[in-house]
Amino acid sequence: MKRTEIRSLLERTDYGTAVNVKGWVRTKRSSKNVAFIALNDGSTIKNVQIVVEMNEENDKLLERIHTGAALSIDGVLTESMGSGQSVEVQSKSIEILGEANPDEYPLQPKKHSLEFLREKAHLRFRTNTFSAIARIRHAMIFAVHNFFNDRNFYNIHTPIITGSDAEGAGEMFQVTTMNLENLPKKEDGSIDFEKDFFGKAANLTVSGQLEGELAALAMSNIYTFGPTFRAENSNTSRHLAEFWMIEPEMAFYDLNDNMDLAEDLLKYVIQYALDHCREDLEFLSKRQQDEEKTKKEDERSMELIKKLNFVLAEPFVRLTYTEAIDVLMNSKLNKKKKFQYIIEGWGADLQSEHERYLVEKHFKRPVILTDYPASIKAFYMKQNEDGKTVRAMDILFPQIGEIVGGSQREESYNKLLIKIKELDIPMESMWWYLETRKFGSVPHSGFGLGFERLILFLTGMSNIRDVIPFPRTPLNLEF
RNA sequence: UCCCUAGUAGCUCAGUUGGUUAGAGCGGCGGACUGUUAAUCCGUAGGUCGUAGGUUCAAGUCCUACCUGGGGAGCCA
Repeated sequence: MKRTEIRSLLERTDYGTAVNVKGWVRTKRSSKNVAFIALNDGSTIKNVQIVVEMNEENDKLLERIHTGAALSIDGVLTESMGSGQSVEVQSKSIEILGEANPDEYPLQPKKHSLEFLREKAHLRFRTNTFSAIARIRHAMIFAVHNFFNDRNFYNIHTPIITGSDAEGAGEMFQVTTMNLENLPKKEDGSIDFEKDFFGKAANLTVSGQLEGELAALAMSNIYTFGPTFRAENSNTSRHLAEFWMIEPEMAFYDLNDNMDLAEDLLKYVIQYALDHCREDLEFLSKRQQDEEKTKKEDERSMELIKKLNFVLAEPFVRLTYTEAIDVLMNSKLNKKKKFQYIIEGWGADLQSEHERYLVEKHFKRPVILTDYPASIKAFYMKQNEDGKTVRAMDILFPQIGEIVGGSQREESYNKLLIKIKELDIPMESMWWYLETRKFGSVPHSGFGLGFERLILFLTGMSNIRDVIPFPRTPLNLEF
């Protein structure tokens, strides 16, 4: 008999039909006359209830069925007599596809801590929380591609291995085929990268932006959606060594166009989640509320779905760095020296506590900060006429902080060249980037959206290690 | 990398100012009972208290170092 996915099975009403379901046991409750098995196949957060009449044959089978076992069940679709579900399957025959020894299987039909499940990353897909996150993650990948495709953006695959070490976005992982036990050396004792696979030093990409710009300066609107690697020793709930980033790059866009696009994108994918991931979001919402029960009322998060709708309802607040400094300088927290880092004046780099104040306390909405001091931003950002700020924009979200970072790019060959020299960026790795400013240079803009940070926001999870199946962080490469 | 904090049964945790044989709930196992819903009830097994040193008559409890987790900070997405 052909297998029916639980997701579609639960929507059927053709009672009396013979069906086959396959999946993994979540719980088993047995008694003298009847046993109930909650079966899940990952197609939906809901389980299907299998009803097993007790007889000699089934008694023996049920002894071997525990949480985690894989079953194939032939049975009859039935209207449920119980109150927890409308449909169930009356079992006719059970095949045990794979047993799960209860002495060894670590997942129990109870709440496990996220920390514990992180150590069981190979099995955590089998929990409601992690399967819900995986389904939402999928939906968001799909939504991102949809959004750009609808707007005639072309998806570009930028390289994962790069010869450029000047992207400036962070420490890089080195890539080599050389024998690390016996590295080829030059006469002066330095490592001879000419003997390496590419004939030069290679790294994993920290951003596809520079290559994305090349494409945008021919194709107009492009985006990348790929893995990104940062070898920073970051130990926080918001950083990964390997993460996924969406980087659109648009010719003829100024900073305002850029902000409009970023805000549209975020609102589009949030709406998509509300439209397509309702059950998973409702589950995660309940999970979060249970988790925060012990917290004081004013420290609890806004209910998840309410929060998502709230972000959709209003335009993001847009203000310049200079205006933000004013707000912070005039804030009670700054005047009463309640910030750990007191804002002394213009030019200060904003700390997490300041960003959180702006987003969570002052404006109580997502905030887009623009026109930062040039000294605290990357070399490729367009310089303003004032000579001290650049056309940068950061989108700040509650709890998450910076979810998007972007800018209008410097299109002037001379200005860019001067900047590169100032910062001692090696010309031999930047010549191709500079040539785009030499030949048909135009105003253009782009940004990077951290995919996992987006998923954090959407799921209400608090640790980024729980929104990617196999997190890579310092000293963690088990799975 | 820095600051704070935690590590006790398979899981979640309690263990009082250092003082006899280290406890609970859940899970497992055995049984009872019931169209059950993380079922319920009764019984039962299970721990060299993260590791290594040290202080003390006596250490799960105090001290030091290390390992691992968590929270915060920096780097950023």
